[in-house]
Amino acid sequence: MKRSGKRKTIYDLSALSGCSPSTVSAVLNGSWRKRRISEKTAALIRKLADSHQYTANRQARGLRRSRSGLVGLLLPLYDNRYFSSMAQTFEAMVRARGECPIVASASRDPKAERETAESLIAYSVDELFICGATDPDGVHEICEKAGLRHVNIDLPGTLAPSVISDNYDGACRLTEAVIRHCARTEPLRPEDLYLFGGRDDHASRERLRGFRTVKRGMLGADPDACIQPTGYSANNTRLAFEAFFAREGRLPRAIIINSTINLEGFLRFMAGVPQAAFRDLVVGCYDYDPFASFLPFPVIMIRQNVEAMLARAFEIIADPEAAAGIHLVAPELVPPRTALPGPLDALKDTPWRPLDVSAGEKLAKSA
Amino acid sequence: MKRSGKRKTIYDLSALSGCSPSTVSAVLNGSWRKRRISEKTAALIRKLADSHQYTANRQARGLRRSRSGLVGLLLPLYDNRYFSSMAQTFEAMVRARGECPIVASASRDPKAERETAESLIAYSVDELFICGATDPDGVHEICEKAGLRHVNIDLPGTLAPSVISDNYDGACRLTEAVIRHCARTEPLRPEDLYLFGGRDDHASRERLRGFRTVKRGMLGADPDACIQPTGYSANNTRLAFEAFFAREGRLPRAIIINSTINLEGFLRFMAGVPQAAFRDLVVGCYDYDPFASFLPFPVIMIRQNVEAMLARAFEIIADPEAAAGIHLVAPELVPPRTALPGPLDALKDTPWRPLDVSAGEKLAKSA
DNA sequence: TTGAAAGCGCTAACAA
DNA sequence: TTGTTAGCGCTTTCAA
Repeated sequence: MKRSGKRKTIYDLSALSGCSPSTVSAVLNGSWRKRRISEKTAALIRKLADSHQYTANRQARGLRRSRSGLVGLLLPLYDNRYFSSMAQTFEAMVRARGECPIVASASRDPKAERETAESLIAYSVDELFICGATDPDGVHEICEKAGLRHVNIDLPGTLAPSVISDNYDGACRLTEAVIRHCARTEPLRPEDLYLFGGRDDHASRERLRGFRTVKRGMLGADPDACIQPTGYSANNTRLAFEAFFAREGRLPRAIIINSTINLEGFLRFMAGVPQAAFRDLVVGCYDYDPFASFLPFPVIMIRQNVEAMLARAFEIIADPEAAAGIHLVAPELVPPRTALPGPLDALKDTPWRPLDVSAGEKLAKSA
Repeated sequence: MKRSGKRKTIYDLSALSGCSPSTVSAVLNGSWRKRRISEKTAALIRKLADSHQYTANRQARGLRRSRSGLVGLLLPLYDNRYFSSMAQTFEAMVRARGECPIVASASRDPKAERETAESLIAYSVDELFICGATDPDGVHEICEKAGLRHVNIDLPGTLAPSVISDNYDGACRLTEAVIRHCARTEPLRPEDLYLFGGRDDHASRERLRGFRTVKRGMLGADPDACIQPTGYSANNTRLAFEAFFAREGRLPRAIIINSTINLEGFLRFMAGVPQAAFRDLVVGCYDYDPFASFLPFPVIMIRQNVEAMLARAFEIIADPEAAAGIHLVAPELVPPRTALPGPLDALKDTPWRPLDVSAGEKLAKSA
C-alpha cells in the first residue's frame, strides 16, 4: 500500500489564512471564545480546516498539555463474551466522555501485565482501568510511580480501589439454583455435584466459598474430589473431564463451572462423547454467553453486571479521595435458554418489516 | 484515585548521570552503538533508567520521529467471537512486530467509521487495518489525505487492497452441506430451505449468490420468500423468525444464517418457543462460535480464517507496490459439535495433572 | 566518545 | 482582537 498525502498542521492553516498559528490553534481547539477571536476569523479558519481535512496532532497536543486524551483498559484477553462485552462497553463509555479508549490484553501473565501497563504509560494514557489482572498490585506499583490514576475491575488488588462482582453471593445463588433444578427429578447426593475450573485468585476463592457453603448446607458433606481447579484453560478443563469420564464412565449429575473459558473446555470434551452422556446433566456456569445458554442441557449462568462495574469504576477513578478497598456489584442469575440483550443492542438497527419480500428480491437481483 | 509520582525524563537521567540528554537518549533508544558511546556510560545510564522506572515518552518520540509506533484496527464491534478473535489475533501480531496495537470499533456506521479513522489518525497511527467497514472507500479518502497506509479486511473497498474471505465458495459449501445433512432423513423441497440475515454488502451478496447457485442446482426453483435479509441485527432477526413462525406455525426445515449476530437473534426467538419446534431443524451459519456449534440441533458453520487474513493483510500493507484489488482467503467448513482451538490456546497453560485432589484441597482450605 | 542546539506540532503566558 | 515566544520530551544533525 503506497502512501501519498501529508497531514496539515496549524502552520499550514496559518499561512493559508494569514493568521498566526496561535490564533489557528485557539480556533481549532475551542479556546477561541475566551481568547475573544472574532467570529469571522474563526469561521474562515474552520472553513480552511475542514476543506483541508485538518486533524490536530494529538501527540503534539498531548505532549504540550501533558494529557493525551487516551484512557486505557488492561484486559486478560478479548476472545470471550465477558471480556469482549467489557471492551465494547468500556469503549462506548470512554467515547461518551469525548476521550479515546485504548484496550490491551495481557493474557493473565503478571509480567505481561506490567509490561503492557508500562507501554500504555509510555503512550501517556490519562487513566488506566485494570481488569482481571492476576497481579493488580504489581501493576499498581508501575502506575503509582508514573502518577497515573487507576482502578481495578473484576479481580481486586490491595493497593488501589477495586470494583468486583459479588462472587460469593453469585456462587451461592448459582449453586442453589443448580441443586434445586436437579431436585425436580431426583435429589442430589454430595458426590453428584462437582466444581470445575478456577484457580487461586480472589474470584475463584469466593466462588468456591459460596459453592461449599451452599452445598454443605443443602447436601451435607462435600468430598474434596468434587473440586477440580483447572485454571483458566480450556484444554486443561477438557483433560479434567476426560480423566473423570475415563474413570467413572459417566459425568457427574451436576457441574458448576468457574468460567466460560472452562465451559469451552467442556465443549471440547463433549465433542468426543456420545450425546446421551449429557442427557440428565445440569450445568451452572460463571459468566454469561448467550450461545452457552442454549446448550442441549440446562445451563444456568451468572452474568456479571459489566455496565454497573464500569460505571462504578469511572466514578471512583474520578474521585481524588477514593482509597484502596473493594466495591461489590451484584451479578445476575440467568435461567437456562435465556438470550439477554448485549452492548450491541444499543447500536441503532435499520428497521425491519415482517416478510419484506421485495427486499429479498432486490438483494437477490443485485447478487 | 489520587495520583502521586511523576514520570522521569531523559533530563532527569541526564542530571543524575552527568551525561547530556542526547547521550541518555541514544543509550535508551538503542542508537548508542553507532554513536560509539562507551560501554560504561551506557551501563550507568541503563542502571539509572531502570532503577527509576524510566519509560520513554512515546508522544514526544512519535512527534519527533513522525512515527508513533501505533498500529490501528478499525472494527465494527468487539462483542462476538469473530471480531473478538480478530482483535485478539491482531494484537498478538502487532506486538510480535514490537509495535502497539490500538483497536477501535465503529458499529458499521459510515460516519462513525470516518470519524474513528480520523481519531486514529489524530493519534498518528502508522498503519490502519480497516475490518468489516460498511464504507471502506470513505475511510480510504481520509487515510489517503493523511498519507496513511491502510488495507481492508473482511469487506472490500475499491480504492485500497482488500483481504476477504471467499464468501461465495464458503456459502456454496455451507449450503451443500446443509442440504446433504437434511437428505439423510428426508430430501428437501425448495421451500424447506431459507436464508436469514445479511444485507446489501459485498459479503452478504456473495453468500447469497453461493446459496442461490447451490440451492437451484440441488433443489431447483428458489422462491424469493426464502430469503430474509434482516441486516446485522439480532432483534430484527428475532422479529423475522417470530413473523415466520406466527404465520406458518413451524420453522423451515433448514436455515442458513448469515452471521452469528443473526444467529443470536434466532436464540431470542428460541427462548419463546417450545424446544420441540427445533427437533428436525438443521442450521448453517456463517462465522464460527464454539458454543453455537453445540446447540440442540445440528449447526454447520463456516469459520473464516482470521489468522490467514491478517497475515496476508500485514504482507500487503508492507508492500509499497500493493494496489487496490481483492485477495481471497478460503474459509473452513466446521461440522456440527466441533470445538476448534482459538487464539487463547496460544497462551501458555499452567500444566494440569489428572485429578489432583490436593490442589482442590489446598484451594478449598484457602477459601 | 560526547555535547549543543534545533525542531516535531501544539498550547499558553504574555505582549501588543 | 491578535501575535510572539517558550517549551512539552524526544531525536538528530553538527561540532567538539
